[in-house]
Amino acid sequence: MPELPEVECLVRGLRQQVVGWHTQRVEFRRTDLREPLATAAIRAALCGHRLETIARRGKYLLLSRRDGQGVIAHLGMTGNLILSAQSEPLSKHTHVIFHLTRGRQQRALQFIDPRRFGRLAPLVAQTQHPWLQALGVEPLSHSGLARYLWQASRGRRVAIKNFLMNANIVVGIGNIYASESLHAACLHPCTAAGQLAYRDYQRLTRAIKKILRQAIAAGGTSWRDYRDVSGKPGYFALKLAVYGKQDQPCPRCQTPLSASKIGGRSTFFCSGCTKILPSH
DNA sequence: ACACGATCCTGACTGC
DNA sequence: TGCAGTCAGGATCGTG
Repeated sequence: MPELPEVECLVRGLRQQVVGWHTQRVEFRRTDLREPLATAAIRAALCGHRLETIARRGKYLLLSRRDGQGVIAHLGMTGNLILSAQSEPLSKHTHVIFHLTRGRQQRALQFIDPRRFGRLAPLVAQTQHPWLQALGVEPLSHSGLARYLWQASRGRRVAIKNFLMNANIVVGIGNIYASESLHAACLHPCTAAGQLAYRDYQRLTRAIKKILRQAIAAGGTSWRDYRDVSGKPGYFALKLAVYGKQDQPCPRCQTPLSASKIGGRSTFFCSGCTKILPSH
C-alpha cells in the first residue's frame, strides 16, 4: 500500500493522536515478519516512556521518545498502523500491539501486515540506523531535485521508471506515483534515465512534487487496502490519471492507455502522448 | 558500478 | 461452490 504520501498521512495522524502518550506494554502476536522481531529490544525502547516524536524518512516511520530512542517501521506492501480503542477486536493480521496510556485513557496502536513484508526494529539513534544509511533524497524537501536527478542519471541505461523507484536515489516514489509522475511530465516510462535532458528532469520534478503534494492533501491513495490511522480509506484513487486504467482514454490525448511490465512491475502509460527517446 | 530476476507472504480476484 | 492460476502499492539479495 504505502508510498510516500500514505506514510506521510499516517505520520500526521499519529502526531495528533499519540504524541504525549506513554507506552505501557508491547504485545507480540507474531514475530516472523521479514526479519524476526527483536521483541526484547523493542519493548525496552518504548515501555514506560512517553512518545515524543513521530517522523518519516522515505517510507520509514520513526516513533521515538525524547532521547531519540524508539522504533523504526516499514509497512512493506500491505502494512499499516491503526489506532483503536483498547477493547476493539483485533485483525487477523495484527502482529504487534502497542498499548498506550494517557492518564486513565487507553489506546491500542496495531501494526497490521497480511503479507508480512513489513519491518519493525528498535531505533537507537536516528542518524545511525542501517535501514536509513543508503537512502536517497526526499523529493518534497530537496530544492535542487531536478539537477540532482539529472546528474545522478548520467550514463544510466536503466528505465526512468525504475530509476525513480530506486530508494537509494530518491525516496518515496513507488509504483503508482512513478507511473503518474511520468505521465504528467509527458515521459515514457521505458526511456533510459541517462537519455533524458535536464529540461526533462525539470518537468518531471515539478510533476513529482505536485502529485505527491496532491496525494498527501487528499489523504493518500486508496488502492485496495490503504487506510489512515483511524481506519478510514484515502481518496486519491479518484484522481489517478493512468494507474490501473489500461484501455481507458488518456485524459490528455484520448489514446487508450497501455499497460506493461517494466522491471517486473505493472506500468501504465500513454503511447499517444509519450515517446521513448531514440538512443544513440 | 550497474542491471536484472528471484524472492519473502497472504489475500483478492478471474476463469473454468 | 470449488479450485487453480495470476496478480498486488517494496526492498533485498545474488548473479552476470
